[in-house]
Amino acid sequence: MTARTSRGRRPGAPDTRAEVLAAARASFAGKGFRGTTIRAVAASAGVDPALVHHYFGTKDDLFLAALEMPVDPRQLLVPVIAQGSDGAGERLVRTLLSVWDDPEHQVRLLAVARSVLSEDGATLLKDGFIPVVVGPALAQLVTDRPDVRVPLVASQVVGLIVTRYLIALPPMADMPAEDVVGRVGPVIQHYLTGDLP
Amino acid sequence: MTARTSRGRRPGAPDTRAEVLAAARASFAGKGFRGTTIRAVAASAGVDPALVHHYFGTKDDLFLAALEMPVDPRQLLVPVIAQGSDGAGERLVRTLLSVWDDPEHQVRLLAVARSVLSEDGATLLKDGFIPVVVGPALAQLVTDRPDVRVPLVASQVVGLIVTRYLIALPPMADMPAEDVVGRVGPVIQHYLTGDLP
DNA sequence: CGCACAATTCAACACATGATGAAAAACGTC
DNA sequence: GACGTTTTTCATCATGTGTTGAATTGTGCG
Repeated sequence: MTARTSRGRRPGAPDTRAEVLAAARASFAGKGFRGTTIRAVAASAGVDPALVHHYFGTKDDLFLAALEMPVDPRQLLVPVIAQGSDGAGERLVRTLLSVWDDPEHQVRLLAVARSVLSEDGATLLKDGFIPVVVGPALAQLVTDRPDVRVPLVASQVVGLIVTRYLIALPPMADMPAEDVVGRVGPVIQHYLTGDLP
Repeated sequence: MTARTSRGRRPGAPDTRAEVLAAARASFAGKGFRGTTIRAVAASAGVDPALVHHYFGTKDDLFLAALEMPVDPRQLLVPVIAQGSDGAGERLVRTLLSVWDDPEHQVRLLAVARSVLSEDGATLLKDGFIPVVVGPALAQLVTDRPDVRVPLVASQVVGLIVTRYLIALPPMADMPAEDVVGRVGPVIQHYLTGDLP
């Protein structure tokens, strides 16, 4: 939309760097890492591709820069765990939604989610995030058999994220957060503390 | 692995076409559509890239060919529905697993799943598959508010597929099918017929 | 055998992509 | 106002991709 021709520095003090970063976030969130091209990001920011490289070196660097200010999931889980097992399912879903529904976080989380799901970055989730970061925390909420319960929780959480945010399945995507909490929370609670065969 | 040099037709009667197709299936299943290159498929089949095009025209055609012999989900759901709402959750999970655990089906289903999740093919799931194909069928099992219950079922099913097959999360991936049925089935049943706020 | 046909590879094109280095234009400072 | 610095574009390269057409070798049929 921006017709830019002349070479050299632009007049005024436009924060082009921030625009590039925003464009990159949007593209990574929508199309994942492979689906994002430096040229498309540049075009969407109304800028020459070389400028993208000038500000953020390589494409990997740009990806990392787009993910800055991440959420520390362990930090978030602290209050969920502190109140014990009772109602932990609902608290967990509420906490999850509070960060995923925040647009600022959402673009970053979508970017990493897309890339984790599509490419071989699945290892990151499988060998890193779930067992190392989130597993031990959840294990504190669980009565027994954490090795079975934690992945069951993961399956419902992943399904929620995929349907509500990644593919934005209509009734799932625009359901008020508290409705989701009331409907999915009990299932999580069941996986955490209910009877399992 | 196969050192092939000489030009022209190979001696014997090797079914090269089938090998190419198998390589394509594996690659589409593992890396999705974008992540799959004709050259890689050809190399994996020990064959020149041009041969891939010779047998299956364009890359899109190859993708379609790799997906041949699909499962008709409506067909599969018939017996699940016929027996009524009681125990439908477990039957649904069992049916789902029976097709996804079959290696023959799995490569094809993984290919389409990967591509649906990564690229903008999400529309296919969102506007086509879930509301048109699977939604009306499930609606027959549901006591009330199908517009809420069907997507909830979808969220748990998607989560199951992603964790068990796409990222192969260890305890989820190698859990015996009947264990999954016993653990996830009741949750599906709850989404179908249980109390919802 | 001779000959049509199928199977297979080679060489190459056109294009998109990530990346680089040099040049031009505005800014800030003395 | 001169000058170094920052911001921006241009031109270009190397590489990987999908795709095509010609060339080569084996098979099967008369």
